[in-house]
Amino acid sequence: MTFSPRTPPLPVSDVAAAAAALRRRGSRLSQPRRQVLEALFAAREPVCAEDLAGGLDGRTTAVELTSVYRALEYFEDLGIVRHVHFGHGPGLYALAGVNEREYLVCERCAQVLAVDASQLDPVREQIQASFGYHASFSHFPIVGLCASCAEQD
Amino acid sequence: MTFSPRTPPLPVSDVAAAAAALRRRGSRLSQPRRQVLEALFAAREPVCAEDLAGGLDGRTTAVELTSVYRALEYFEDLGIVRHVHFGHGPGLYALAGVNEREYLVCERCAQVLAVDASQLDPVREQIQASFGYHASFSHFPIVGLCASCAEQD
DNA sequence: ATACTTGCAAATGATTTGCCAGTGT
DNA sequence: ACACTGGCAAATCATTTGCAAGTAT
Repeated sequence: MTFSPRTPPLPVSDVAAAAAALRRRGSRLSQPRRQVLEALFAAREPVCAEDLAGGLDGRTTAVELTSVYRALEYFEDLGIVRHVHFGHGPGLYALAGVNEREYLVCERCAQVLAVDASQLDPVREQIQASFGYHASFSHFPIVGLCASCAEQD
Repeated sequence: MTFSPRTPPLPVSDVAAAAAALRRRGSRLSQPRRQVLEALFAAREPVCAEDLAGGLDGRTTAVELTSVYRALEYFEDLGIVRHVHFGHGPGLYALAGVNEREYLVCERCAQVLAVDASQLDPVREQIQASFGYHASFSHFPIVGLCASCAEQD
């Protein structure tokens, strides 16, 4: 109940590939879904549902918030989208990449460091060895103090 | 904005010690605050505000939810309480311990493994070395698959 | 006495749901 | 045509806020 059973990633390279994935499932690429996908492809970092509804670029609330949430939920089911929580506040959505990103956020300055998942493999191994857990930092980031905030302890 | 500037821990051993900490700050140990503290001392794991309002043991909604939240916020400011998020759903509160606990939760079976912070020091060192971050897993846990869930990959 | 606190109601923010009308294929 | 979707309003869940009344010290 705490987490949705995380679907294996199904990375898509563009809207067309996403459309194909939908059709394989017997779904349709509606206008709202297309706009959400386009906004996600345009985003260079995780974005919240509201921003996706706003079109990312302007005040054109092109799509109903509800539809954005429904689209995102469906995309997460498919495995083409993931969401993270950088702190309190809305969830942030991003395409599931071939090389998935994982995050470290500073609890003082809120700076976010996005790294390729592979860069955290040593950390994962350490955790695996100690606790038998296979850790992922794509839903909840690693929280702490960044180097410069730590300096000012 | 994502996090409240985390106050240094101020562990208290019992309600009396907490009361003293409050008075030092010019505050009062009111009935609601006392009940929240007692519930926290009685809890053996992090609990949500609603459970604290319910008295943990019964249906006696002894304290208003609002007051519970206000008490918790104040206690977190003092440093005698912390809260964690094990997933979606309400935040879970616990006393700040001398030996603080940090958490690993399985995204499949939702099992929570609580460990002494020191047990995660090797992991912290790894992160420190790679990214210069001083990580803490007391606000967001380490999420992943526990050993038995990982077996059934 | 006088701040500090609570209670209760209402507001907020994020997300979900119901239901009927709209639309891809 | 027909099942899959969207729009809109209302519901829900967690948490916060306003303000008048209550109470520790």
